[in-house]
Amino acid sequence: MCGRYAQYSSADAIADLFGAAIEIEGLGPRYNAAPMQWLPVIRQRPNGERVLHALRWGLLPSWARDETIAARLINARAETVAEKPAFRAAYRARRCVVPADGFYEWAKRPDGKQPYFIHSTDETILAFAGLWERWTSPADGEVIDSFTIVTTEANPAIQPLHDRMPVILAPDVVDVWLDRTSDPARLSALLMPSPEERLAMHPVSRAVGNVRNEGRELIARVTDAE
DNA sequence: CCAGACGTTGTT
DNA sequence: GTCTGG
DNA sequence: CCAGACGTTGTT
DNA sequence: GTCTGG
Repeated sequence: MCGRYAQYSSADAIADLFGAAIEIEGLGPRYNAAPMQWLPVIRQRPNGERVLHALRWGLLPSWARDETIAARLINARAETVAEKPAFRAAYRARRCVVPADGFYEWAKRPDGKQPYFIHSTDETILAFAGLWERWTSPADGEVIDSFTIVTTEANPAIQPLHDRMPVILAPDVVDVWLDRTSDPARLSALLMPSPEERLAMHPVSRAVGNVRNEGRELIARVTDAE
């Protein structure tokens, strides 16, 4: 699954890679990006223009009565995303890319949970497959754009840690994912586990468990169970 | 017809 | 919003 | 994902 | 144990 990630590449680097205009302010490096936070996402307008915006992690379906459901919709299963009421509309028309430099998974140990940082072997920015939605509060009219990260089964390298992982789009399929006219059959073919050779992992400090902690030291290798 | 759900994870 | 259950 | 809260009353 | 907040 994907419940915590890092995003420390600059807005310029992300914009260059995805051909997006920057419409986000105060974007700093994040080593502990958590649900319910405002994080950078790439969306594509119908005219093909791409924009880097801040959206809140945790999908709020348009019909939600209040915001409490968002914390539970931080991931969408690739196997069912086309059918589930909470996700299907966004899957059809509001796909997005979540730029990331890596993500965390927690391995269960007798003495607690050991977090691992999983990142690309070639230091390139990862493109998580995302969905976004616009919600208007029935109570006060507040408008919130939010997103969720699509997950698939873990590849063999990650399987020992966890049986799910985020869908990581290969650079050459980002166009298909962001094009809202793409054929459904073509889309579902993209929702596959990332090749093992694209990712590497190492154990990191348990400090990443607390969302209040932030900083480069959170992705540093530690000896296991440190 | 209206009422109520709509999701993921992991664990048992 | 849209589907399922009653 | 993990961390932290989890309740009511009345009174100040 | 289960839900909410980040």
